[in-house]
Amino acid sequence: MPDTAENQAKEQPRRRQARGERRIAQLLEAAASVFCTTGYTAASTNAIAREAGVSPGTLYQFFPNKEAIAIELGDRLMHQMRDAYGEALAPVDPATPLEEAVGSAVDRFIAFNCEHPVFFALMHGPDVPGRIAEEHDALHTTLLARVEGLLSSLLPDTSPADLARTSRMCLGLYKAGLELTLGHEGAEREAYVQELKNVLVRYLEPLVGERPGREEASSPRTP
Amino acid sequence: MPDTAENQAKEQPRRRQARGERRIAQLLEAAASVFCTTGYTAASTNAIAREAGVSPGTLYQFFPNKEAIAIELGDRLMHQMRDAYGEALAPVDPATPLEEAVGSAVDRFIAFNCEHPVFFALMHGPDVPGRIAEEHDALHTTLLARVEGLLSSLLPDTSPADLARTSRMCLGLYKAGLELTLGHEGAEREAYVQELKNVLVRYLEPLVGERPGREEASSPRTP
Amino acid sequence: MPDTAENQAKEQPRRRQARGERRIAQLLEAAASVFCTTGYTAASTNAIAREAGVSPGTLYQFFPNKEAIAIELGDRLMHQMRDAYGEALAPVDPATPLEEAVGSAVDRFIAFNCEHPVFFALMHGPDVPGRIAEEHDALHTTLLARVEGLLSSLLPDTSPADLARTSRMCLGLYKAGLELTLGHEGAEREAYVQELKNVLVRYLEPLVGERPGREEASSPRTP
Amino acid sequence: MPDTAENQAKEQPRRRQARGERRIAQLLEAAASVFCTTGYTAASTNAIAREAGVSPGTLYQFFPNKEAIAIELGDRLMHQMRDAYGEALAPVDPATPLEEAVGSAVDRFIAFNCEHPVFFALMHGPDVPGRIAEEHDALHTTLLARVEGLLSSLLPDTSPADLARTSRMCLGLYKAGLELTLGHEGAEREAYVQELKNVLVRYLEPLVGERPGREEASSPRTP
DNA sequence: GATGAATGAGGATTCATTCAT
DNA sequence: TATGAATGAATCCTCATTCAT
Repeated sequence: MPDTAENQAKEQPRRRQARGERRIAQLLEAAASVFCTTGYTAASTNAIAREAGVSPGTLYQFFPNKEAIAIELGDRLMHQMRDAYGEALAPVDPATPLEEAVGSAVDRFIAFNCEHPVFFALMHGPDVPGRIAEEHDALHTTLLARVEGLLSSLLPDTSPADLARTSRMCLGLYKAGLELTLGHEGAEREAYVQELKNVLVRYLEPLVGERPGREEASSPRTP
Repeated sequence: MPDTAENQAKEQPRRRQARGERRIAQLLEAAASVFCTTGYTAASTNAIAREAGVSPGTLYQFFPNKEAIAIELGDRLMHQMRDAYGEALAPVDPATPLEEAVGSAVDRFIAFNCEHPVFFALMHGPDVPGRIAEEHDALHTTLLARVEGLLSSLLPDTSPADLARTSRMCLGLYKAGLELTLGHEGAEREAYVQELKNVLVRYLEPLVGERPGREEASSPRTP
Repeated sequence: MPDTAENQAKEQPRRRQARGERRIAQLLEAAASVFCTTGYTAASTNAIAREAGVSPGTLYQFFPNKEAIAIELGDRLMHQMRDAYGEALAPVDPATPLEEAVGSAVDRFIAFNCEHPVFFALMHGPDVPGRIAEEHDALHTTLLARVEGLLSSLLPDTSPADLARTSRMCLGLYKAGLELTLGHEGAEREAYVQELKNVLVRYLEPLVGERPGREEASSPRTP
Repeated sequence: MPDTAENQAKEQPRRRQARGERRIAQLLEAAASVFCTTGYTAASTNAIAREAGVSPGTLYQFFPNKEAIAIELGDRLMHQMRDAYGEALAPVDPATPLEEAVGSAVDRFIAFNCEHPVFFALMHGPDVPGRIAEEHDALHTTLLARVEGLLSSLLPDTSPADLARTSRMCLGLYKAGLELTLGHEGAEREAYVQELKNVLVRYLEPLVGERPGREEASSPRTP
């Protein structure tokens, strides 16, 4: 059967990588753990390797440097987010009530972050706070793009400049709310989630144009 | 002559304190500069000493460690803020329109941060993001108390728990807006300031109880 | 059929050797390239393997260590030199005019080095400069032997000790001139070649005994 | 007495440096030793610190990196050379017989190198052999300038380009001879020194124009 | 007080080499 | 054979902190 041969031929190059892939997963897991406990800046590659149970050299066989680990981790998290939560932060039917759209997005986003606390650690990134380095921060860029996509479906009449600004603002609010949420547990955590929703809904409400069944949003905003 | 002795005894420490105060101011200024450029974690005490034009040993004669520098810097900034802006974040006459109260607080807060960019660097602090270490972060605690004071004057009917939560949320929103504001310049910066005000006003509006000339805030909030 | 068995037995190793030879050539070529760019000490076996397009493990299947690569490379270069330039540094008819002998040897030697820049890199070798490790440096030893051979044909009356010394000296002068030559281009390079010839001829001239048809040092040279 | 006060005032800043100066000397000595045994490239800063009996951090308090150590060492050696041997490689009275000028320069140069074997190690420098990096190699540059100065006094009629080329060539020959000399001892070493002189004298002899009281190349030399 | 030398563990990263597949 | 993963000591260099002067 040619199947066998082909499979072997196909799997051969991957079998080698199988160990490698496992190691990469291991290393990323370890990195996630270390980033969470010490933060990105203070995390050391040696600590990550130790946590993964491998030698420092092994780490560098798969990642050229610390930043690359963070980037790869961010990438995987974005993909996992898409895989697991599908439409979180995805554009929605413009007719969706704002509360619903925001509530759903926040819930999914929060849920994901609770499962993957690194996400939050990574969002603060390797950069000097205050000098926002969006260019180098793929995670931030991707998130921002998603938020823009979502908002552009909700606020179709907004100018690109305003949309960009509003998106950044929403992402910032998201992060702020997330930080508070992660800092609490149980009922209090739930309460913060609700507050975050309130913040976003109330912020965006006046921006959604006149839509059928809507008569708020009467205040003309001049930024 | 007891006078001489007393005077010496009194003046010596004063002179020393005077010199010491100058040194401390020098060091804190240098620290502010270094924190701004490299961030707290990456800032090195040696760099601070160098920037201050003194030896590392001298630095440690006034501060027991790096964290103490940040703490003292934060303290002084809080005092400067009070001195310079007086009522920023101070309680207001409950009759003040919300837009005015928020607008004024935000403007002052932003202005202060633009003049003292360290403030922002310190707010991110030495701590692991995500694990909010409020106890160790005097700056955060103080700010929070101020915000609570301000909000309690605006929302007199709110329960302490809700007040605390809302305050934290507002402070978080503040920080998020500040980060965006500092990240832009000119007209765009102004636009972000306005957005931040919008966010806060719209968030708080429904929370201010029925006040003369106000009939929003009818939605009963149950967090 | 014994034929088959024998053929297999014979051909297998041949095929393997053939493949092996190709690999070795590949690796040596890569090593030459890396040695030239980074020097021997700084060259890494991993870099050589990468340059050769093979894995590090493969490299170590053919060479026990880094030094062995350099040695083999040196050997091959010596053979190539012999193959390509035949009589460069080979003994000559004692009646050959000194200028001719030296000029020819230098020209060939320089030409070879320009075509094979590794040669020069290898001549500096893995050893600490100043502590000449002739034993370990096959290249040096071989070159020296050749030079001695050439000189012994030119200076037949010289004692072995003097011959050895003069040979080493000539080889040293060769290397020094080569370094300068390789460090320049075009007309300047040519000028250095001429200078090197001058140096050697003038150095050796008084050593060649009175020979028929020679009335030495009469030719005025203008470098 | 103001003397005392002044002296104190003057010595105070130096007293601090006294330890430092001692350390620097210690470190340079250690570096010299390590460079000699392992060569510049293979020498490690940790090894130098260990040899000096201090911690790696101490080394970096005085030198920013390995290259700086080599540079400072080279500088000091040049100065020591000038101090100790005064006119070695210094311009001479044009009437000086060539043999004398060259002989003296070589003798002093060799003597200095025997006392300071690092000198030789440094002359090979941090660079890839074959790509002569004269710019970064202060030692080489300085030496070259000296040789040019000496030669310009001996060959006053030579064009600058020729002078530069001849100087480089002489320096190269020097180095080559030095390597051989250092590689031998006793009588053999002396023999190499003589050979080096022969090389240089014979190379330069035809270049010195007709000078009063000279009927060149008539002296039979026996190496 | 002030200085600057001293520390030494720890940072990221590399590399010759070995080993399992 | 060939691969690429694995190693771990070694590389240069930094830093918070202490100590002798």
